[in-house]
Amino acid sequence: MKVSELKPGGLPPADVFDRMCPSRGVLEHVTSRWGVLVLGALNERGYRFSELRRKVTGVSEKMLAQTLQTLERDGFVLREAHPVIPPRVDYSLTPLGREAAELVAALAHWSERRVPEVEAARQAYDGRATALR
Amino acid sequence: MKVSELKPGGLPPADVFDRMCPSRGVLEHVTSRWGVLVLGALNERGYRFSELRRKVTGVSEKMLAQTLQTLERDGFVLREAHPVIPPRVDYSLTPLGREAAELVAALAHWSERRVPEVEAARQAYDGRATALR
DNA sequence: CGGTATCCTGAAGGATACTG
DNA sequence: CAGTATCCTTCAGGATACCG
Repeated sequence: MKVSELKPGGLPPADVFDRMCPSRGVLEHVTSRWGVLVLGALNERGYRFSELRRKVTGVSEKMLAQTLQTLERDGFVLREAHPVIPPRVDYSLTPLGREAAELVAALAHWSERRVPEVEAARQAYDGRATALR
Repeated sequence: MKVSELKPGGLPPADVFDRMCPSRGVLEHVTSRWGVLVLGALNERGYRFSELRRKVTGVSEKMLAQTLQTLERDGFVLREAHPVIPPRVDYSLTPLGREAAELVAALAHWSERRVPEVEAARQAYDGRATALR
């Protein structure tokens, strides 16, 4: 028996590999298709809605709005709506969001750097698969 | 005009925010729903197929096989099939895959640690939304 | 054991139109 | 400008069956 189980105040250890653990959902939000890119962009600087839309190419208005809402609800993104005409809404990272964004940005930059290696691996794999037929 | 554009041998800079950039696809593979968890698991140690299936709860055989194939083709995962009866296949990380897995694992552990903060943020958000109605 | 093949459904997500 | 609402499509992914 573990010591932690004897502590009445201790939380159960989180485990992303457990499908019922809430940490799984947190991880899925920050690694979601558009969530990764929004966090990565906001890690550079604050953005307005339409700026983000142009920066993260391929995202629809609907998915961008939905992604921002999810990230705001999780406490990662700060939404500041200015009551001016035309409307203006600024998005930025909270301290919690910055932690996630730094890790996500590291992954994004790594992906950018390793494209040649990945493409070489794919060619090798496909060549081998073809040779077997 | 940038200096890099003047170098004949220079590759175009990769940009995950550009929907046409191959780095976008690389990032999507490593941050895919099951890809994250498989990389995270393999970062701890090598696993057999059925071991992974039990470790990563909620994944179907189909998705696990598909995810492993994608990661193998990208050069992240090494697949070793042993010709014994019953069959035995070991999965582990390549040096390239380990780089990705370290970054992914950092994100996974962060998610596990920050569950309380995220849940508090959600409660605050939902409470505010309800108060506005 | 470690898959592949087939079928099928639900949810993600795109297109379009509309609004404060 | 910054969304929301609606409709519609695509496809990730689950269930099942079968195979080396």
